[in-house]
Amino acid sequence: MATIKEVAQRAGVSIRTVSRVLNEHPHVANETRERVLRVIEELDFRPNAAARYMRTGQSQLIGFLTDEVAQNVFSYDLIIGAQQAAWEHEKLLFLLNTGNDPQVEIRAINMMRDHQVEGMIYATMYHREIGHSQFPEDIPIVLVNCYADDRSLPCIVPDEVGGGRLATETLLKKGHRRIGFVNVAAQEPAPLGRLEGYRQALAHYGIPFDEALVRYIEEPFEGLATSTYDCVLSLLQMNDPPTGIFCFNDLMALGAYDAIRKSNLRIPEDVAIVGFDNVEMLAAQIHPPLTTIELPMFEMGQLAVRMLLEEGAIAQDGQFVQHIIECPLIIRRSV
Amino acid sequence: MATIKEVAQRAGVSIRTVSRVLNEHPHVANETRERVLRVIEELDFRPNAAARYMRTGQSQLIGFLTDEVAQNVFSYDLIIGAQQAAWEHEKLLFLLNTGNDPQVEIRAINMMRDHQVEGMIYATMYHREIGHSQFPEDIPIVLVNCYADDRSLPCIVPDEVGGGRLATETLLKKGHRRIGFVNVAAQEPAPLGRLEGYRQALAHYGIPFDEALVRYIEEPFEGLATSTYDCVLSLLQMNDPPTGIFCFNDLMALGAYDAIRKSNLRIPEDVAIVGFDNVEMLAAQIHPPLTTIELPMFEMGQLAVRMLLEEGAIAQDGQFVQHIIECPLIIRRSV
DNA sequence: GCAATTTTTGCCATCGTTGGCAAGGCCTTC
DNA sequence: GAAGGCCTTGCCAACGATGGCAAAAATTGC
Repeated sequence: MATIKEVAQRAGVSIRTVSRVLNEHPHVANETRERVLRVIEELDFRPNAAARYMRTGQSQLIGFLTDEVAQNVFSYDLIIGAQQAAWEHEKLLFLLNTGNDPQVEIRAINMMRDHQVEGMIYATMYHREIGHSQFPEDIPIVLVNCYADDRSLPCIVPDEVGGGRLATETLLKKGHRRIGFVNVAAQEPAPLGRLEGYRQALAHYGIPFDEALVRYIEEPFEGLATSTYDCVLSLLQMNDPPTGIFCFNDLMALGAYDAIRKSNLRIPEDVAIVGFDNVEMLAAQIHPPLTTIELPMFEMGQLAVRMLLEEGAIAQDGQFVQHIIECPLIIRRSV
Repeated sequence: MATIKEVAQRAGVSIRTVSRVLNEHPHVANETRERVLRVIEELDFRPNAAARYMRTGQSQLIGFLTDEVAQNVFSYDLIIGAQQAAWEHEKLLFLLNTGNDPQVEIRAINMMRDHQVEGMIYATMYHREIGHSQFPEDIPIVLVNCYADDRSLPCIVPDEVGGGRLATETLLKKGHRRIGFVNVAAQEPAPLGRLEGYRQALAHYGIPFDEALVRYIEEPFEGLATSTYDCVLSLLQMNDPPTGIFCFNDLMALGAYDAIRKSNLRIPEDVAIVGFDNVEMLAAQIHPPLTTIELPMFEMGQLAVRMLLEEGAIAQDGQFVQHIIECPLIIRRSV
């Protein structure tokens, strides 16, 4: 590829002048500028980003680390959201999946440092706590879907409690008073928070919390829909069965659908269902389409990059920012 | 961050010696090497990749362009496959989604050129033909899931015909003789190829091709499952209805499931179903789990990077390589 | 017409690294 | 003890761009 030197020679000016044209400095004669621009076009010249970085110290690069792939559909939205925001800032995004291997993670972070990224985003597939010590101190970091054990890093997490509350309220507003919650058993922010939201919504409507209506699916998550199927079946066989069920996620709602159909009940006439995640491929396609709470991954990805580049990831008072993102209700036809 | 100069000063040697240690040159006294390594550790020094590129011309960077996000689950596997292969070669991957906008595409390619990528991968979400002129000639390119209109670029595409044949054979082997095919209407490699595979399999078993058993869903794909639902319902209401149905993709198989259940038939006892894509979230979770043909996106992503870096993307005889990837059968319980 | 000012341009150092070349030191070997 | 060889090390020039500074050219004011 052509270099600035070749452009200068061909245009009959000095390298410095070409540089001035490139960077839109004032004090370049119109005629000269046009000649240089013509040569740039002719040679299809593009300034070398690495060389430019050498002088300016700006790499225009951002690193995006994810912990694991899993079967996670919304993770893709997260990445694309970040990528799009990076694009808007004319930055390029490195993608690196560590597979949750600490060794890989260390090397990955080092590689990003080698390439002088201006900031890094570390995203986990599930909302969880992580160690903070693994990150270099000289590079801005934003965590997504996770938070540092000592809260020393800025982060973006979904509002699990609000989402759980919204899901439950959606059922309550439709008149349901016996509401089941099929949760997962892990002691983590998502199941814990959504349960808390479920309780808050019930309390707000003056309905006593009934242990028997809350069920926990054990990991591993293989056959998650099937486990939920069994679970919902037993829920429907209670003396006083629920008429509305809040499922921890959309995949589990799929299992609930099967159980309800098996019981010869209709959705939403006999039993209403609310899911969580808004995995379009699932929620919008099953019959009837699933009303669910959206995990706004695209927006979280966008916000992560914007925090890095615009806000500097640090709040005014020196405190690290914790963005808690609202999870909106997506109304379809299962309620 | 520390530079090689600071390391040299602190270790009391010249920069050149530190460089030799970094690059594992011979002819460095053990004692010196150890002293240098100690200082490198102390200062947490890492060589600057941009500066290194300046001398060596090796950027260790690969660009990955995708055309659109869509609701495409397997696209993620493609990206992660490429990322993993890049990692194995100690390269970093730029991810850029163009949203199928030609203007964005041009700028994206330029940005990658600016950053001196050693090669680029261009992946489309659907198997299709693309123009070749948009790509720079001085950078190796590998196409994934698409091919250049003049076949001038190396590419990796799934074996649609083989997949269609395998799907149909799977039903034939189970004794089914009336086999429906719910296809999509587009004139593109995937529907065309899979139909060809369907015909080949029937022909191989000496079964005449029956127009009436092949249906076409029109785009747009919104409510794809629902359209398929109607379509399968009409298929089952024929005088001589099919006992096995091959669906163009897993999402459509979901609609087929609903139609079959609605008709009070059982899967697979009354009607067997084969899908395509192997979207785990769907295929493994619905009831009964779906037998399907896998689109091996992860492998295709890996292969793309390997072609770029290992094979140089050009075949021995100067012809460009076209890798046609076999799509394996994933046996579950719907057949 | 000349000084003062402004515009336009070019020279050179620099960013952090690697590679060519050469020099100095030490060890063989006869 | 001298010559030749290898081991070890350092100096300097590059890579492609930008920025400071100053020189050259053009413009202005009186």
